[in-house]
Amino acid sequence: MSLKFALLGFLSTEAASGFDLAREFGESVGWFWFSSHSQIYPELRRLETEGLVASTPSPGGPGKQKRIYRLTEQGETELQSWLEQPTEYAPIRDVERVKLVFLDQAPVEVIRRHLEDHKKHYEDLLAVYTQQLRELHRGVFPRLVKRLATRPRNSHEMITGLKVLAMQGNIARVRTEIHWAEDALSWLEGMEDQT
Amino acid sequence: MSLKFALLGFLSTEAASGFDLAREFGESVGWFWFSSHSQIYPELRRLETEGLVASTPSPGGPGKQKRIYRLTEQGETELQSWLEQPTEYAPIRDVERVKLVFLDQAPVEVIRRHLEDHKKHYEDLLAVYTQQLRELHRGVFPRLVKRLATRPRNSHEMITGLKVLAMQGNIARVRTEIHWAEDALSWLEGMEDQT
DNA sequence: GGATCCATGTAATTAGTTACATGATTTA
DNA sequence: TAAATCATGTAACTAATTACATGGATCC
Repeated sequence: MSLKFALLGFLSTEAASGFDLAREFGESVGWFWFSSHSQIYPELRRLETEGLVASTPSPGGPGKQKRIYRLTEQGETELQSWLEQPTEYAPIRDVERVKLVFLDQAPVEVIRRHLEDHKKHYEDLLAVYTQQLRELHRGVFPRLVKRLATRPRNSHEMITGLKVLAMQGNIARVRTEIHWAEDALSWLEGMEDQT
Repeated sequence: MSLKFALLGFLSTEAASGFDLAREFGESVGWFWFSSHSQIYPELRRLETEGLVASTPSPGGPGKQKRIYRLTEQGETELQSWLEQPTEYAPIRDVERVKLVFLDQAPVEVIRRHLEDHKKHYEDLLAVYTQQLRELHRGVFPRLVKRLATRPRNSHEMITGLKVLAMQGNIARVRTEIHWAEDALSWLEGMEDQT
């Protein structure tokens, strides 16, 4: 259900092709919703039949069969009404935690490797998020720039502020994971010494 | 794929019925994997045909058609080999963040309500996790007690330690969310004053 | 005897993954 | 001209949700 609104949200900043969306929803680590092109293309067509988006063939001439999707007024309305509704929190499905609590019969090195992977994973994310926050503050973050360009000046501070908040939240999260993994690793060292 | 191993993991502590599992995977907030009974019952039968679990009708006599599933040796082996493999991190799908970054055209009260809901949500979780951590430390957490009872004494510290770690991690996470929401709310207050 | 909980199931649908497939355009 | 990138699609499958359905046991 949320892919729909993630797409509408993205298109509320600027029109884009399925390929653009698939790139942003797929490769880019700094984005908040992952999806693959095989899900995005059919969904866009579905949204078009619903009247929430409209598409035009790319102005690149023939040969290029690229389609550009833009939000319709109806899509804008539907997006706004979804945004206002309270969020339903996704049920917890945490593979790492499941592994951790049942790893108690495994060799200590295995546990350590898991914790080190955990730390590494979030350190990599931290680097990405930190870079993006820097770009937001400098006003060179591409999607921020585009959104500011299409919105009234008196909403610019809010637009920037919310994106900064979101990114700060991500940074706080990954820092928490890194610190936790470090604490866990030093606890584990103590466990080994006992053997 | 992970439901399979969440079930095997759970059954590695003690045999249980589909109903027990559905209760633990459904209602209980403190658990790491959510699933509904309509997914669990068929999955258990599938695992039985795979030979990873075995079931016996409950010893409650006839009338009660309750089936108790226990892990087989093959299931134990498969679980351990899964536990050792590096975790593949789930792709990010974060509805709250998607909402937040597109809420910039909505009234400030709407944004505030979202942030307050966020804070409330994680405060409720914090209460649950804190209580569970207390029970772990006191040695009265039911699933810890059961697991300790079936494992050699020299692994007791590891069993307890890992569960404590997992719970501390959850607590750290929710605290991060609460602090973030508080910071966001006070930033938002400043925004309102400007109007 | 009615409500609540225990206990297990199926059917229909939506969401998401993985793999296969095709062809145009750009770059080296 | 070969490789990489742009661009869009389908098919098969697995995972998860939602709703419907049934009946026994226990409690009041």
